[in-house]
Amino acid sequence: MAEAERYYVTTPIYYVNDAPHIGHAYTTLACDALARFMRLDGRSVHFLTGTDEHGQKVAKSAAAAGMSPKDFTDKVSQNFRELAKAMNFSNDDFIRTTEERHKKSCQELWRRLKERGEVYLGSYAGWYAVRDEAYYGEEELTLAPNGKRIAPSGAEVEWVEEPSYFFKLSQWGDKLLKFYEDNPQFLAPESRRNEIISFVKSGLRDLSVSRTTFNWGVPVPDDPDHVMYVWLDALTNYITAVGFPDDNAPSYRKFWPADLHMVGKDIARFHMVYWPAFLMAAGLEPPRRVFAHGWWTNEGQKMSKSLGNALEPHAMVAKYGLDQVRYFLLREIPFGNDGDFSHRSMVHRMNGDLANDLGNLAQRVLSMINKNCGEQVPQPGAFTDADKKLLSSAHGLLAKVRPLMAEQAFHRTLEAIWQVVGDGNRYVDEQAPWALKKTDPARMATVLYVLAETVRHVAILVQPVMPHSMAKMLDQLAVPDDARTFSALGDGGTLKPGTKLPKPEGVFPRYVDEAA
RNA sequence: GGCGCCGUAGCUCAGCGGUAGAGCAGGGGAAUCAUAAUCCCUUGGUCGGUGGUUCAAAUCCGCCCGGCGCUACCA
Repeated sequence: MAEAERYYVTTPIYYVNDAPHIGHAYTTLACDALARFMRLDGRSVHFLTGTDEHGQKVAKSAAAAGMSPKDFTDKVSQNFRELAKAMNFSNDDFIRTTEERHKKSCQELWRRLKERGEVYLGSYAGWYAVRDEAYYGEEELTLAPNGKRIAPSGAEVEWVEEPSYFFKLSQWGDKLLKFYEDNPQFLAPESRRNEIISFVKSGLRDLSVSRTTFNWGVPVPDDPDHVMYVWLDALTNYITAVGFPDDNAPSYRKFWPADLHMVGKDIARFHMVYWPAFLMAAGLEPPRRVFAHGWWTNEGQKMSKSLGNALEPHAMVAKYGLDQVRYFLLREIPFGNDGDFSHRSMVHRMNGDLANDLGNLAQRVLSMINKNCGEQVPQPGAFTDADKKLLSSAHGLLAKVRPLMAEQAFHRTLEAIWQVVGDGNRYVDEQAPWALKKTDPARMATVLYVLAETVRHVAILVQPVMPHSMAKMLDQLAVPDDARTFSALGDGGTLKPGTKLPKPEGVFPRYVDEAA
């Protein structure tokens, strides 16, 4: 009781070589909304993001730029910090795999695996594409006219044979299946479940976890010819960030196992199969849940380098507004599914849900208060059944939304809140405070008070998704900074009649397309 | 090929044994506090096809058609 319940949520670490696009922003946004929600709900939160900076491709890009890998990654990892800033992400830490703390952590994890006999030295042979940094199976290759073998990606491959350490993944199939069975919440969303389970059931092969063909990575302890291969290195960041290898560190004891690893569906397997296997093999606890979300398309088209149609977060924010973009991404599609971004649907959401429904509700209420109640919170009289009904729907929101957020159902959370926004608009029309103004000013004051309370609830609950806009809305209700958490919901922080209110200003402008 | 998912109103989806729902879009009306925003009413579907189980099927089973995902060491 004494200590707040903790919540540890992570994004994947992003590959520094990539230019940040909407996919990165989307993953981190989902985590940000969760982190903010949990903080407002009184939990002690650790929200981690960062960059993955090792690997052959990075070394090559650095060389091409005439820089050392270290200088190069210092520079490009900045892109992701800037993205976080531009999107108003509230991460508590930003980890880089080139940091000393991470090297120590990886090496200790390695030692534990080695000690337990989970890692052994063998050799790896196969068709390797340098450009892709990947091995391909014989059957995937095609023969080019010049006799070279070509990977599906179009990259040239060569036969490579190298010594490599292997992780005994083959021993972990049954234990993973049992783990999935005992922890049904671990694999999410449901649609990924079958895929992962059938993958594991089909039989696991040992996993090559070291490389000797390049050296830009974490050196394998006691065998400096090897560096650890991508996934072992990358995944370990999640424990590094909370203090591993010091398992007794207060932060480690507090935050591990993580409550949630948020990932894109392309890297589901690494997080849902390899990572829990690595951890269990090292005698550590697996995370509690991994959620693999879907991808966005742009106006119905898959985003690709060749089409040059990647959605660029900075440009979207500049065009539509930050909170509008945040809202759209979390409201438009059932979280977990793929979704399509289009100008049309974006404008539809920002004008319909934000400007017309919520923005206008706040504006009509605040402006009536401003004009008719002496620019201060009105003094309510006794509540009627209609008043109580609206208030109770606002008061009941948190209980409704908590379980939805616990399963990352952002769209349903917002839908539930907007239900109350709709109730509010209906109530205004039914009560017609503009008519009461002449016939029963005291009743008008009560109606406007009930509405202001409703707006207060909505604004507090929407903060995780649209922090700036809701701060503005709460400012206009003169809600003190210390009364904006979920503990102020219900009767915990009711508006005080007589409180001076500032002049209202629209929070969500309508988007109007320029006439052609 | 194997395993799995999906196909419900124009669009996005919910319903998953008791003879169809929501939001948006479309049509009509009311109101005028408000960012010409809001509110009410309303058109619209033989629930992909087909055979079966059942007193009763979008809802369970078989087959067919259509779409999609996974099938390992690229993030």
